[in-house]
Amino acid sequence: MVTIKEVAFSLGVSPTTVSNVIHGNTKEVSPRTIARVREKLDELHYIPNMSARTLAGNFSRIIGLIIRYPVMEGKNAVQDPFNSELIGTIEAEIRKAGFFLMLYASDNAQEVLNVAHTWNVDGLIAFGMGAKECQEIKETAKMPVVFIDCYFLDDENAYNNVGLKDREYAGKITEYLIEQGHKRIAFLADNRVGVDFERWSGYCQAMEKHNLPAVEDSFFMISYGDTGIQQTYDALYARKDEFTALFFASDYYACLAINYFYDKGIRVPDEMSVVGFDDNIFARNIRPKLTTVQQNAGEKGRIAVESVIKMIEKKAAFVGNIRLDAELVIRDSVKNIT
Amino acid sequence: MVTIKEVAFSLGVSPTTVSNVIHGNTKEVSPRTIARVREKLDELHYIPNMSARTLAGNFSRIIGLIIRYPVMEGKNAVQDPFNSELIGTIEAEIRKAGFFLMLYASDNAQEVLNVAHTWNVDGLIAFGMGAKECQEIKETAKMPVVFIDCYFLDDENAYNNVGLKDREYAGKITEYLIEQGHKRIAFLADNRVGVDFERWSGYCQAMEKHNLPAVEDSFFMISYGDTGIQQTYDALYARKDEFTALFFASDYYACLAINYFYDKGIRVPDEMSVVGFDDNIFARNIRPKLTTVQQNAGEKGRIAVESVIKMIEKKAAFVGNIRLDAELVIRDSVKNIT
DNA sequence: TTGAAAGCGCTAACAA
DNA sequence: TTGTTAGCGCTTTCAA
Repeated sequence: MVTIKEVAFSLGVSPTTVSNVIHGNTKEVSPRTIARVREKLDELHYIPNMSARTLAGNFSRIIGLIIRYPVMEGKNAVQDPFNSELIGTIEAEIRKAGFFLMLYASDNAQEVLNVAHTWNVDGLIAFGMGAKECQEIKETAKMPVVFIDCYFLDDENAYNNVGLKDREYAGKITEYLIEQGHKRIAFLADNRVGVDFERWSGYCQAMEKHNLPAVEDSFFMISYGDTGIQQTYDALYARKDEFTALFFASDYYACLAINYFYDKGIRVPDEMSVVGFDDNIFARNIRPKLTTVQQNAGEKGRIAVESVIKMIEKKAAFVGNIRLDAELVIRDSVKNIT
Repeated sequence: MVTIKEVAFSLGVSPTTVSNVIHGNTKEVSPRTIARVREKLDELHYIPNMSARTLAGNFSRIIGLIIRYPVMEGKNAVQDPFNSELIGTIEAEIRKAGFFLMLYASDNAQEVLNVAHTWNVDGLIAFGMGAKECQEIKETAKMPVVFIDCYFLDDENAYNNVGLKDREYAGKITEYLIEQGHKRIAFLADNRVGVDFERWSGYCQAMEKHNLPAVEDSFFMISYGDTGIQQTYDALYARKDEFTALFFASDYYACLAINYFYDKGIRVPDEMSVVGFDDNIFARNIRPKLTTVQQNAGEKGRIAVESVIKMIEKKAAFVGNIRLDAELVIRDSVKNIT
């Protein structure tokens, strides 16, 4: 690889001059020199050495994307349709802005921070973290951090975060179900913290508002893994007569359930109404098409990237907690039973 | 961030000694010193500076994953279910092996190589590349490269590649269709090079073997984008009576087609049989479940990572062209019409 | 308008 | 067994 020194030498100028024209600090360089240097740079096919730059300049132009994901055989952090859409846009946005993406999945906040520091990462986007990890990361990271879809233990406005009005829209889709005549609605999620907790809360509020029982008993915790899911659905199936509608905290589970019922000979929405949340690629591609809350994963990614870069470039010290709006999309998986 | 020098100073030893114990070159260090250094390292929370290491040692422990993907509004390289499974396992394997992943999507071989060189990337995994780009990359990259799912212009054994016996298994699933009594089978793909060309070739060979016409006319080129797909399917629909079965070069398109036919009131498999290729997450989750060729994206990723690392660590100079076997999975999307 | 020189943190050859 | 030193490629301050 050709170095600045070599370029300088072959031109009979100093490395400083070459470095200056590379960086456009050309106020103090004669037009002629600029042209000669530029030409040589091109001719010799100069490619900067980022390690040297990082070492000297104390910035790396790397943005770390860290993903918390439970370790499961045969499953990975990228596979989930929502995650992959997010990662894809983040990659694209980072690249377009002239930064580099380092991707790291882990369930250990400390490990992630070590990676970030060892590479002198300019900024961090953190996704899927629990409240405690967020706190740890915020307190120890030596670079700007933007969280995606996180909820926090302490003051949420102390964090840079881009999320969704989960509670509000979970309430809205629940109310939609109620308007369609449903009174006995089960809620299903694979955990009870963060985003899922908010969605559950939204569901409860909507139920209570209409004097319907949002009893503990209507919460189904979906177990992990293929067999876990199966077992949960079996349990649900056994109690199917108690409900006329099911609200899944994510489309993925909603679609699996539609298939499960299909296999059992139960028709959605005729015999059971189903709604999801996210509007991922499954929701649009299943039959019946899924009624759900549409959120724009791409937009979340875009805003997150924009935010870290704003902070990296010191155009903002802090961006705060951004909660996006969503949209109810009515499709074919709910029956009006009024 | 604390440096080796600081650790050394606070202990009254030299940086060399500290560096040596960090790297386990402890043959020439007294046990007592080792212990003291280790303790201090821990106490001060020493984190190595990778830029400095890279600069001094000329290796980075970064593995670049480069993905070729056509630039489309609202679509990205990670979103595709096959890609995301692949990326997910690659990330996990790289991390487990103690390397770092830099992800870069682009449709420009030169750009990708610049990124790789600028970061002194130790090795490269390239995915979705065309034959010409592969050649360019192989010839200019200064580090080991492993391709995934590529086909080449020149001697394929000159490349490190991990792929599938596409032609063979496309032949097998075509023969399966023929055994089920199908004689008029359309083939659909979104391009006609690389993997898709091989699958088309396999289809043609199987047809010819059974004295059936594999006419040019039965090849449908699926146009890009949502409207492109729609148009192609409309064209297919107009000619639906010419065929009893459809062979899609990828599950994604097969599943979209099943839905398309569903919306048109045409039942799969009763009125039209459909098969795909890949066995991605859609194939398992659509109803009727899709008959397809199962390939293991995760395994491809694992082998690719293992291969680059083998070359990086000089345990092999070359791994060659590995073509994996696949498996026919018979599900519910084909009707026996014999 | 241009250049010399120090220093970023680390490794490795060599000396003590 | 331990330490000194040069150098990796680049940026930046300061001097010319």
